[in-house]
Amino acid sequence: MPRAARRPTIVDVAQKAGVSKSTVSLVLQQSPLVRAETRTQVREAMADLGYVYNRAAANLRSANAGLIGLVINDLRNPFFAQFAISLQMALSARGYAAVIANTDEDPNLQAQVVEAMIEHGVSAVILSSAYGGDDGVFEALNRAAIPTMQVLRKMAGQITGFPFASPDYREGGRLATTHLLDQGAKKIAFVGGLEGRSVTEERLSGYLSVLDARAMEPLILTGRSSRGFGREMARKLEDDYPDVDGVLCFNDQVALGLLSGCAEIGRRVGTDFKVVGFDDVEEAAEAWPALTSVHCDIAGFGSSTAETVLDWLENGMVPKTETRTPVTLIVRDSSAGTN
Amino acid sequence: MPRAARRPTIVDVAQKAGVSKSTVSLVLQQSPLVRAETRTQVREAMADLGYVYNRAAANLRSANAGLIGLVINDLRNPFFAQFAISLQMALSARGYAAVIANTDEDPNLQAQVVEAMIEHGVSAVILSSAYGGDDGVFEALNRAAIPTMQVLRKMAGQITGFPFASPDYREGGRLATTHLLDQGAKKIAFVGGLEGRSVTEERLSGYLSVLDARAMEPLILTGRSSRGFGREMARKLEDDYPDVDGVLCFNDQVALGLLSGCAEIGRRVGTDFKVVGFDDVEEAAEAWPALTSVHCDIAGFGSSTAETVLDWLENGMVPKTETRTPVTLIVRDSSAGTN
DNA sequence: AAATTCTATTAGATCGTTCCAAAACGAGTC
DNA sequence: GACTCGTTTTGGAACGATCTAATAGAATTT
Repeated sequence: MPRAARRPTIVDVAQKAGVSKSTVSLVLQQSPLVRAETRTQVREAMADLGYVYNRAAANLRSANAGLIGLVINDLRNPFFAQFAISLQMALSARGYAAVIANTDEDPNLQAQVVEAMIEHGVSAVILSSAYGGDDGVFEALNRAAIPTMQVLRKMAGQITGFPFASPDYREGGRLATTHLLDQGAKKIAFVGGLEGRSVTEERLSGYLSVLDARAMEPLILTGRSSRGFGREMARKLEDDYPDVDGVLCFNDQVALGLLSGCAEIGRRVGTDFKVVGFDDVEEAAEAWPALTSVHCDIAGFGSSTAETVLDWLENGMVPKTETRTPVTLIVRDSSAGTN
Repeated sequence: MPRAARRPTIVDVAQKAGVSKSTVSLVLQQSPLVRAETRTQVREAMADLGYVYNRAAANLRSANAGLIGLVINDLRNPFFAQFAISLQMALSARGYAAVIANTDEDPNLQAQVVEAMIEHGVSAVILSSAYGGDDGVFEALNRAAIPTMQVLRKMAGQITGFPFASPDYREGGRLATTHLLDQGAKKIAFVGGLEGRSVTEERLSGYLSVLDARAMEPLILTGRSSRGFGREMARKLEDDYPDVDGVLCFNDQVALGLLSGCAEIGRRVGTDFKVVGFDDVEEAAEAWPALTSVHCDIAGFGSSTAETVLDWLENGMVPKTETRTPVTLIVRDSSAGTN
């Protein structure tokens, strides 16, 4: 009986093309050493046999597995999802595959998936870390000598000097607050976000710096960063803080929740009560009223992160310790409604 | 000078534990052949040396790489994203890692990423295919003898008999339409979705079967499946089809767009004009008014898909040719507003 | 005491690549 | 004809695990 057809190997290709396996290997690596004529012969043999490269074997001998690990604290959040997707696609375009894992903000799960990635021989890891937990993950990555890039969130205990990159949240907070003032807001609140986390603190610090400069009193209503929280705050603001006429939300989830909360209680947004979000998720433009938001170009950030990491791997270009990418404010009806 | 510390291998572990490398290998594979005492010795040696398993090496010899490929046509869509995430986490829980790729509905990109996954030696592929393109992807997977599961979307030209699974869209269409009738709707429209695609056709067919049974005239307004399309349709329905008092939307994106469109033109939703969505994305519950939607339990579907595939791999349990998982209707204010 | 069974361990081949050092080749130079 | 030289090509040793068949030792049966 016919045994299952074995996958062809470079030896089979070599035989068919009438060269040695070493030559085939050189062709695979696009080495300039091979004569053009030989190269095409080998390529034809590959096509004829339906040869597929076996990366596991290659990886055993050489370092580069062509696999990049991507660890994200909350992939359900469209902001992170968008980042992950554009990063993955950029990697793909340069011939790398991405192992992606969601940690759901759980440091133990994070330790586990990073361990798995190291086992799989990823060439680099891009990490938007869960808060909490020890530095075990960083130590493991360090021990395995795996280039690691921290993104979006800066960890407090970060002992190892892994490079970090994120959009310039602080500047975003400044832009948004300044805009609200320019639109005539007299009392501006900051709503949402979990206290003590780098992202919240940075956005908040931009907000505070602007108010400080004008000697205005801040109003900080941190808590969660969900749509539901935003919705709750709509009522709370109307009831407890009627003088607030401008709101900078921690992110678009909160802002969108706030918008629907306002719709619910019949409060008009855009003129007497202005709302600005953060992240500019796709939905912001389509909300009603359309949401003004700090655009972080997270898709661009994702692909540039991919480039940075691959340049590190392939060309030894070590990234800067800290990179902040520029943000812009997209003004829409929620803060500049037609009067 | 001290050369970079080489990663310890099973040989190092064996030496330290005073056994042969074969024994260490058996321990790694949790073989019951090893004496308990020996096992703990080996485990200790591993811990001492900081040994990490090298899957590339293992994969070279044995088949199972512990890697599963996940190919999704549109990861930006929260429905698919949710699916991918829960699938990945279920895989993770069973010790597998996921290589995830977004194809952006591009058949060529899809062919490319599947090729890359085969190179990486994935043990199985889960595919929500892009429409269009030839069957090359299926042929490649077939040739490489990689167990492949099609999900969520059924391809027309599917030559190879790969198993398929999705929520029971047709039943969902029936449930939603019946509910609208029960709520007193007299004229029900189906809005959104791209014609000719399996998902649209199935949802539509559930809708049509219910109307047919009562000899009612359908009104089908297919087009796109975006929020923007839903918003456009709010105006169109009011202007051109004023008698329509119930709408079944292709998905929640369309429904949510329709809701904001209605908010914009000041049309009340929930009593005289009832709207039902499809997919029950997280946001549906938090929209205003809260959106009635067909709940597909996509998270549950993701993890059960993971289980199915791993049972196939590990225990040889070949999945059924076609599986449809049950759906339920979640009734909220958009179709049952308090009068 | 020899033969049999069972348990626990092991040596050595093997997987499909890459890498190194060496070799083959042709062309030009002495 | 022997030599250097640059360009191509090649054999064979890695890489780090798994797998098969063999083996040593203890327990049981004959």
